[in-house]
Amino acid sequence: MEYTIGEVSAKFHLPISTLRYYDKQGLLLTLKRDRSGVRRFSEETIEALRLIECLKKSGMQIKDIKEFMLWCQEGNKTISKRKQMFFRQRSHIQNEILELQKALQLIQYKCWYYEEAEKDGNEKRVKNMTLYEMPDDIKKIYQSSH
Amino acid sequence: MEYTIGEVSAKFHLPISTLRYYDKQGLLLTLKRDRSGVRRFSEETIEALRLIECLKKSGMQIKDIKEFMLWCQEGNKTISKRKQMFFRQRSHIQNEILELQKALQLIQYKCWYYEEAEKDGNEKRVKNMTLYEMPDDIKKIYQSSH
DNA sequence: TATTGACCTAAAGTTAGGTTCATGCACTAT
DNA sequence: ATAGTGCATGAACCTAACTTTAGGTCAATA
Repeated sequence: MEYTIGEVSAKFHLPISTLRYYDKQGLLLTLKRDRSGVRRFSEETIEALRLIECLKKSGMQIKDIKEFMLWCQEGNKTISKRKQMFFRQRSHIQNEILELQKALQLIQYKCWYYEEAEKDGNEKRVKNMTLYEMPDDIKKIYQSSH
Repeated sequence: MEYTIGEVSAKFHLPISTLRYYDKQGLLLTLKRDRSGVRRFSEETIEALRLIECLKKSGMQIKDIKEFMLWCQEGNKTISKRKQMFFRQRSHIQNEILELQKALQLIQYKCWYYEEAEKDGNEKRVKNMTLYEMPDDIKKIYQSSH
């Protein structure tokens, strides 16, 4: 099964311009063209695209994804590099999730806080509380100092 | 307790230039200066900064954080807006976490895959598997089509 | 045959979120 | 007094990741 750029754009909810941009940046090394230069996306290229989406989500930059795609072409001698890359990326994403969960706690507190405030029609702020008030246990979790 | 910009920079691991940038963008509405124009960060402003960090992490843009900071100044009449904002941001961050967990599954599979490949010294790719091979159950989880 | 729609390109433009630069002021230590 | 340190400013610069623009090809349809 092969797809045109328009079909892939619809399938992945990615603008056509983005797909062309990825191609130009060297992310789609397996992408073929027909005799008149029109891009034909194979299963393999679709698969690559899925992986690209995942790596982007995990915070990887285009230039590093490109490097990985080159390694894939180079065969067995780059296996260890590729492994290391995925291990790094795993740590990275796991840490991201933890950070988001910390942020979520503060946001959840604020959701509760404003729900109360809305019920009461005002923020009855406790003495010594600041305008951007948050309780100490949340402050502790969400520390930017060290 | 009050802090200079340098102290806050150290405390939050943020460059001084970034703090000045936030101030310029109108994120630090409670920030005061001394007679010679030097910024003095109060507890309240530090608190604001913690909240800013959290909102940034949750994917909010500077201009929207600015809007929120203005609402905080405006008092009770903006409570409902602020509540809605945090509810939106909560959904957003919860969804982000889910997406990251999906990406993590693929990355974890790849970690396993390359660990095997490294042991064997090569990728013994299954028939009909592509260069960017991933098993169907992972593909299913990590769908970009709908 | 003419038009339409989907594709192509290179190059310029855009946006967010900073960072760097050149210059100057105020305080402290030598 | 002078040198150093930390602060201030506006303006220019930077980077990543796209997006837009202007112009062109090509195959199928009215």
